[in-house]
Amino acid sequence: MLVFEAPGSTKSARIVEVEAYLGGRDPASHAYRGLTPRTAPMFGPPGRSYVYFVYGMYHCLNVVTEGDGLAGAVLLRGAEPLAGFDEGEPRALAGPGKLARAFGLTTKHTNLDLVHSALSIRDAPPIPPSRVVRSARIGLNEHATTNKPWRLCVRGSSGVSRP
DNA sequence: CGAATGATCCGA
DNA sequence: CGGATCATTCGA
Repeated sequence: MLVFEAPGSTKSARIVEVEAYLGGRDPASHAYRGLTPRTAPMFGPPGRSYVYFVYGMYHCLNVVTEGDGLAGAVLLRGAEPLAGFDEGEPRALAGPGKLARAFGLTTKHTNLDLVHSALSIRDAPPIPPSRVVRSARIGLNEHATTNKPWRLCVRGSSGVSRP
């Protein structure tokens, strides 16, 4: 589960949809064209955040995975609120932009240690493999992009952006 | 479908 | 510098 501790409140949500991106061999990855100031966290140690700004209005949160000179990250695309959300807020965080918005994440939250920071990822009760669906990744440029079935989501969850 | 909306990156 | 691009979302 994803946890964000802010002064006065702690929000948590169950992660139900993710996509994997690898640098180097994955043309869809931001790291594909090498290290830049924006993508630097993807080349850093694993267990940190990589938050980027897209389409002039949305932020997306990734978990850096590879480390040791390799670039890789997992995009968090959907979650179900667990605690800390009040009634005015959406009951499902279906889509990476919505998820980041719900937690108030901006590029200031990039490159944070997701084990020790206010923004953290913690264990949650396991999801039975029979409920995990694997598919192609969403929203990638159709042309020249080798899309891999690296999207995982929980079947039937309200936090999934697209069935 | 297409607009909104701005950071980022590449090529010149 | 200019402009193409973009791991999105919402509304017609």
